[in-house]
Amino acid sequence: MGRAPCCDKANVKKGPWSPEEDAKLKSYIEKHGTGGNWIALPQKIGLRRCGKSCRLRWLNYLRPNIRHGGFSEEEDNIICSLYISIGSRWSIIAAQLPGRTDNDIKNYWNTRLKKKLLGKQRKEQAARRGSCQKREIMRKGRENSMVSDTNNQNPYWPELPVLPPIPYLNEEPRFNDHASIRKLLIKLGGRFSDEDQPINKLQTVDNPTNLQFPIDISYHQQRCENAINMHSSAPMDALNTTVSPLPNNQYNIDSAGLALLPGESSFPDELEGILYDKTPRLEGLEFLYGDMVNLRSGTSCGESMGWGEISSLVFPHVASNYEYLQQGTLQECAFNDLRYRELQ
DNA sequence: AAAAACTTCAACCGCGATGGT
DNA sequence: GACCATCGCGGTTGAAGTTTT
Repeated sequence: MGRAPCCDKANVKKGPWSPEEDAKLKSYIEKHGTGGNWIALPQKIGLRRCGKSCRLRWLNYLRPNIRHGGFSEEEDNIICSLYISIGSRWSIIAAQLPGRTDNDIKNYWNTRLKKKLLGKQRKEQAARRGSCQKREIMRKGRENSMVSDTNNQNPYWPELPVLPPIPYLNEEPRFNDHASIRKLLIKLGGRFSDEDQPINKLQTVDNPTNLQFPIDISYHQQRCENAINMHSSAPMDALNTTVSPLPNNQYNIDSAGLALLPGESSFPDELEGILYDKTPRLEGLEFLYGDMVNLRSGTSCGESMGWGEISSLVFPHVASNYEYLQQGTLQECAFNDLRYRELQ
């Protein structure tokens, strides 16, 4: 048996909103507020709409100070940096961009930002191919002129190590490939403006909140590391071993004082497979996991990077601006802190 | 000029979380 | 603790608009 519908589907109008409906909804909410009950609201106004639809319409279009389109380079950078660290949690990302809605950002990401990034990726690939071809020509030239001395490497054109092929590189770019996007984003250090200027601090007329970005995640890093260090019987080093030292191959809720859920991720499966290796995560600190993969997953040193390395790569210009993180996430952190103290 | 292909984005859907009883 | 109603979120859809062939 399925879930009960939130409204009478047969008596509810769907599709685009008319100006009259907009006006009704807007004037009512401006006068009376939502009344804390979206489901009952359309009946009060006399709208043949689902409450959820009213809520969406208000939040995304009718409420004051909403901006549509015209995303700035700074906003692009913020979206990308946050996507790196927290994935597709659009509501949190939207909370960092005054006047933007999660739906708008989601659409913008899916339709433009991804393509913009992949356009850049294509450029880089082309450049790389170009330089490889150049190197190959030089190498052949050297071989012809240096046949007698095979051990003597040309100091000016050292042989580069052969890197394992990245699957998607040899194919037509896959525009829905979250993993490749994320890799590219990380490589770009969380910014991808055409000018490639480093972003230290965003202070614009249009940005009254004086956003600093990228966000400082060192605080969360320390918190998380402390939590694991202090509560787990396994030392940090052990967490980096290939075979998990933890019972049942999971972190234990009670031992860590942190709620841990196996197999969950804010990233899609394909991405999760790469980043998380299907290992559990700390609930409430999910935003760390994109970059904390190696803190706990068993990867070889060749594959893994420490927190500092990753955070410095992704967030090269750390700004202390913890308060801009979503309130809910902070509350979760605070709650976890509290639980930890209680357990001591 | 017309059809096909592609892009955009508003709106919908279903699920998990939350709060009240 | 179970149940129910509602909220809020992220993924998806499809109509409308735009570009390409």
